[in-house]
Amino acid sequence: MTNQSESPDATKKRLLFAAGEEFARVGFGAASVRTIVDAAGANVSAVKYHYGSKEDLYLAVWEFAAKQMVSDEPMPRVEDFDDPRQALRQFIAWFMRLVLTESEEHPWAGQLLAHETVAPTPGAIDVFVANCAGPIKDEITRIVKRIIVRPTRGKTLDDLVYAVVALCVNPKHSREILIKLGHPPPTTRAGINRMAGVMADFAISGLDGFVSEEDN
Amino acid sequence: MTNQSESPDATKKRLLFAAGEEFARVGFGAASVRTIVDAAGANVSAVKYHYGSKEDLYLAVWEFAAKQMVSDEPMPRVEDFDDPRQALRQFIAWFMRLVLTESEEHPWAGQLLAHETVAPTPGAIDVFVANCAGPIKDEITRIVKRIIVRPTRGKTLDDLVYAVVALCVNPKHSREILIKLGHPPPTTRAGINRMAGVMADFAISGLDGFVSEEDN
DNA sequence: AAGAAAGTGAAACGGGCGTTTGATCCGGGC
DNA sequence: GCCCGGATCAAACGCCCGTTTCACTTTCTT
Repeated sequence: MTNQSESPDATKKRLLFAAGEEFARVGFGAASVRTIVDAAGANVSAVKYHYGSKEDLYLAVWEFAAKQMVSDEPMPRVEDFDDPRQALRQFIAWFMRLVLTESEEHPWAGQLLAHETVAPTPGAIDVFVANCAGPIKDEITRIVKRIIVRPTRGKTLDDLVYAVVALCVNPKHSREILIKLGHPPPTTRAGINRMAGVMADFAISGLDGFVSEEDN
Repeated sequence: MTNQSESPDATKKRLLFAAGEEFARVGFGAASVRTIVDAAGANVSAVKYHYGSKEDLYLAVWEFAAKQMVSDEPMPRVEDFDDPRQALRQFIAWFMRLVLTESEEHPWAGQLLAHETVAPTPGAIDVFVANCAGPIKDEITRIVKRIIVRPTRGKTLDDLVYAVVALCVNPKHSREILIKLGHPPPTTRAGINRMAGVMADFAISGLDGFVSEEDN
């Protein structure tokens, strides 16, 4: 099963990581199987042998990235906080670290996400929504509900939830443009936490405007 | 100059519009010249003849879209309002209409923008930043400065500006995911204006939290 | 009427793509 | 010693890509 002094499935793992890097860099459609296998030091046929096809390899990368995203650092839960505003603060910091951090632990998750958001791949978007986007949206909804207390109409509530999401993910999605505008998004943990603090202040003040008024 | 009972440059225009549709749908890299010329009822060689290359055609589409974006409806200026909060409200509504509206007037500008944001094309991003992103950022900066009055440190000010931008553009960038989550972004003028109202309330309250405190 | 110019069209170019094939290498079980 | 099966490899397959060529038609000029 093993081969020439390497651990079992070594090629398979190298393929997965090289694929993650390339898919994150240019997206599924523009990524080339040959570029990936070259980076992995493998042969083109290794993709078929270990994963079946380019698309199956992409799904494997997504599965791996999604698993890392949730296991790396647990998602803050509103139940663990006395103050829902503090919960939101912690959640935003967690979310922005998740999206922006470019570490060895999850180097491509955020960028994969950005590509999939704008140009979804039929198979992968469902995996992503079920494992990442859905749970995150649900938790933010719970937090926002506790902050604004008064029940608002469904549309407005959803708008506010997605407003919070927008604050967290846009620095990643708009990365190249922010760089061109001279304001590159942070990538270090300290920088991300600083920006997350500003976003949390902004979001908390923003939601406070909805506390005791208009159910419209 | 004209050809077989058609107005001059008819093929050139049909090419431009078909290209705009296709580039907006799948992005520059994934778009196919043959798909475009088929939709335009033209020959592959027409791209070279009228525009030079696929990339030049893309730039022509961008130039056209950018021109439409600014000429279609003038950008609200903070100088035209007594209350900077009212200026922000109008600006957000204008910006979200610009990004989200799918009309005959500017059918692809928003989607082109989304693709270029996540996966920039070397030539086009500079055109876009100079003609669209830059002016919009500058105007929002002016408005935000008037609202928060007290001078904040540069980083925080930029963060707040981009927070406002995030609220406006994220519904477009995350469109497919929002649909999967059961909250498709609005496309009609009325729906956009409603959502823009919520975002404006959120942003104004959010910025008000920065009015009389922390220059940090 | 003749010719230049503008525009169109079919076909092919070279190249990269994802995928497939069939041969080869190698460790472990009989 | 032999062979089986996991793993790897070079080579080629058919396809689509953006681009190019060149013959052709149409229109305007003189």
